[in-house]
Amino acid sequence: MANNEDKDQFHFDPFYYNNHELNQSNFPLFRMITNTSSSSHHHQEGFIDNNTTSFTDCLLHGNSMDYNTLSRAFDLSCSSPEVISSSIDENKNQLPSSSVVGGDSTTLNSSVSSSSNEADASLTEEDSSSKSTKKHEKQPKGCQQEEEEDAKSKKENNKNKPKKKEKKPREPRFAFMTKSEIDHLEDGYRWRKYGQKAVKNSPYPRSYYRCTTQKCNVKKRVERSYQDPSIVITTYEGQHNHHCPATLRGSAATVFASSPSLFASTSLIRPTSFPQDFLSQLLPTYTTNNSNTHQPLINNNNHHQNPIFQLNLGHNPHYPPPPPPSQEHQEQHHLQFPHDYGLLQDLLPSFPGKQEP
DNA sequence: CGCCTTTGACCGGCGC
DNA sequence: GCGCCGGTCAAAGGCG
Repeated sequence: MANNEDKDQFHFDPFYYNNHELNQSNFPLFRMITNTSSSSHHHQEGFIDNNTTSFTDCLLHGNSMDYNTLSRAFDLSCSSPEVISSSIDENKNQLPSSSVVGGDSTTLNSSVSSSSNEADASLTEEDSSSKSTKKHEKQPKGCQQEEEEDAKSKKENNKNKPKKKEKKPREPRFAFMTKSEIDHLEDGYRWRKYGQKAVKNSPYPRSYYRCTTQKCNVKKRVERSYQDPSIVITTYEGQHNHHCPATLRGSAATVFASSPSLFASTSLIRPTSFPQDFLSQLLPTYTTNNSNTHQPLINNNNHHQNPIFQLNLGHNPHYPPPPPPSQEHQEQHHLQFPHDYGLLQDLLPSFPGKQEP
């Protein structure tokens, strides 16, 4: 599937990256940060290229680039959905220059994460409508009136639409990798598996999950890296329009619920705190608890108190990066925590460019 | 009984 | 136009 690979390179599919570039580091601006001392890891290379002048470097090394600069660099607007929408296509072209996560290149342990911006969340309705149309075509029986009417109008809409011109929009995607023995990491939300597919060039299947909450069309895909089966790649698509369900056991969200004080520092900025807020707080827990089996995912370093960086290129200023996998099995996980790049400064006081006083 | 997973079929996009 | 592939659907079955 060389063609798809080529295509994905430009679409910046994290899966592609994971599966094919893990050890190669030939993607100039998106590199895997690996743990050279990690016992079980074969990745011995992939540190940030010091010669690379990139967003990454700015993040990692705290170069003088402020948030606005970053925003401009990615042609982002944080206020206008229209701009967001339009910026997506533009950004698509820019994608290869736009994502990296990591910390200090000299001390960071295994961590990879990526984000993929493929569509505007505002187009979600259209997306789902086309799906429902398809659904109803397939299954004419048992449909409720509402839905039928819906389907009707949507069908007509589809008829009037030029099919080829308008590509099916996709939700912003957000991917990250974790080192875990379990595929489906508990993240506080309830998911229903709706499909599983074999992945080409990989012995491991890809699972498709959908948030079970009504009207929440967030999806996620979970697959293992075939290059390193211990790595689970989770890709979130869309944005939760609801709070984390309260039925959490031993999950990060539970920790959140039980220790709201953890949020005290960061939630000042974003009252609607998302898990990455407290993840940065929780990180030490994650990393120290599994010291027997794994190296810490991310080391603290001289530059950042908490060098968890995640770029979300979804271009949705309100797009909450997915909640992190919770740690029912935390001793087995190496976490890569997602962050909206636009939220980096908000979420992480230690984020370079927003120096904590 | 409700919720979930499994799994084969189907669909659309894309490259050739 | 054809075939490949990713993504989704939905029936069937399992489980608590």
